[in-house]
Amino acid sequence: MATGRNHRPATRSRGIPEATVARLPLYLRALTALSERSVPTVSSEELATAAGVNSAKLRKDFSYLGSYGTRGVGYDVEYLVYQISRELGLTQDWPVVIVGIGNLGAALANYGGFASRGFRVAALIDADPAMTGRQVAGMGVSHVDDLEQIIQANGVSIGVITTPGGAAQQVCDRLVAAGITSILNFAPTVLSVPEGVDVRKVDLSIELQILAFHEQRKAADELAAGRNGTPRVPAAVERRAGRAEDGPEGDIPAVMPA
Amino acid sequence: MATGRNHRPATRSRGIPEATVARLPLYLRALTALSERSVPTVSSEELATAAGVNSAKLRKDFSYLGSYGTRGVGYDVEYLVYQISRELGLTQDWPVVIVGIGNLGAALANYGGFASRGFRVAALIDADPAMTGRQVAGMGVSHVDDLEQIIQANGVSIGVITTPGGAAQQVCDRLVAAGITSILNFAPTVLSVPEGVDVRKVDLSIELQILAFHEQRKAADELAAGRNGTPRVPAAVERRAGRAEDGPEGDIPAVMPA
DNA sequence: AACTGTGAAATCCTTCACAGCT
DNA sequence: AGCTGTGAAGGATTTCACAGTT
Repeated sequence: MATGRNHRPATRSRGIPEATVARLPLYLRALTALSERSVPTVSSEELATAAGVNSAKLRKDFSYLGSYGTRGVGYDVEYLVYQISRELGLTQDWPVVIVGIGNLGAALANYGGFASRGFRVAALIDADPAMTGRQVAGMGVSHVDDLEQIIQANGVSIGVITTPGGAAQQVCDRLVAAGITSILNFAPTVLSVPEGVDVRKVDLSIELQILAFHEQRKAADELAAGRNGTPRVPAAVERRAGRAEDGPEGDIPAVMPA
Repeated sequence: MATGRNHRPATRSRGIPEATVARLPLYLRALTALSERSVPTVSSEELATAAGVNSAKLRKDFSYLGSYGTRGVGYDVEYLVYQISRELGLTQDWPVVIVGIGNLGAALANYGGFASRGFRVAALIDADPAMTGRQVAGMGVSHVDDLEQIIQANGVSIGVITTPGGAAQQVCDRLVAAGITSILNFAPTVLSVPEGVDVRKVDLSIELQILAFHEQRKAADELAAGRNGTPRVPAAVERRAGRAEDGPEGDIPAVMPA
């Protein structure tokens, strides 16, 4: 898939690494904050700190976009805001639909930062007739029967799925059939989509489980270290350590699904 | 950092790769579904499909946990559920607090999948006195003044921040001072925390921006390909292509370093 | 003097492909 | 015969460190 070899010096190289793309929004946010404070230029070091990364990484990232900095000086804030916005496709507006107007769907509909960057909620869609027509975030909820028509009429290419897990694949299939090519999935389901459709997944429960893993490891390390190391670990670990033990190995448990 | 060389067959190697940890919850979810259907064993191929990864990756991931499969047969579903649960620390229960009971905080509080896997909402906390005492998801909202006391009393070590961006760092500092060592941050803010505290970030706006990047690239590729390629790209790209143009190269945009 | 842009090295992650067990 | 477990190869990402520019 990589474009063989890129002769052109920079300025328009195809194929920005995915890891870099995922950080561009962070840089953009930090830059926007600087812009609002009318800061004219910023060094890679300062910007990196604001974005929560290290400066070598930031410079490498920017090098994929082109040479937008000035040696000895830094980056022009407004200019960079524009370049990154353009690279991310935020100079155009992106209508999105939210399917599944439960607690989460409604919360997202109300979420302000949504509209801020070129994203516009074109419609809220739900399968429940009792929901249809109700006002959420100042907007009428449409019935899922009209899904295809809404997408076509508004030229929507991004869909957000906030249905229960059981409905997600079905909704996904309809979205894709209707022309959607990017999906943000909040349902706890692995969606299968045809080639050419992007799916990103946001899953609260997965994030918590990852945190739990590290949390547990901290407690275990603390125990193993015989509590004689640096006393930098906060109180919770200490309190928790007792419960963390579970029989380190051995007997097969009474595992319970439900 | 790698433990030199691991003699022990497996069973307890330190240092599971982060990428693997991030996938364990996916495997666990797929396994739980199999378990509910009383499927006794599963091959790496089947499980990988259900989890949305490829089988080599899955086998490699499991190899970090130990040798839990049977050659020629596959994995015992119940046994694997237990092993992964244990590895993730889900055999104990994790009280969490949610700070910031706006739309999103309330939605999370109501979210069912929360409680399912050992996570228990110990308290909902908000700074707004008007919110205090109100019932959300069958639970009283506490005032942020009591944050420290609540955390100590319940042995909470995981905090979820759903405040507006402006309040997030402040809340984070208090959580950390009170003993929290893992934070799930929904606020659009880069949190700074002392060493030993884990932060994971969930950001709707960032996810959408990443999708927009790819969406834009699809449209651009479509144009560049002179629309003679395979006609597999859905209608939205076509519709969108006109707007996606922005001056492909060449002229420097209106926005310029002052 | 300050700071960017980038090859090269180091590290991390994925995929291949097959030996080894059941 | 079927499937796991894993070295080794291949990619991708991060970090280093410094040449080059203002």
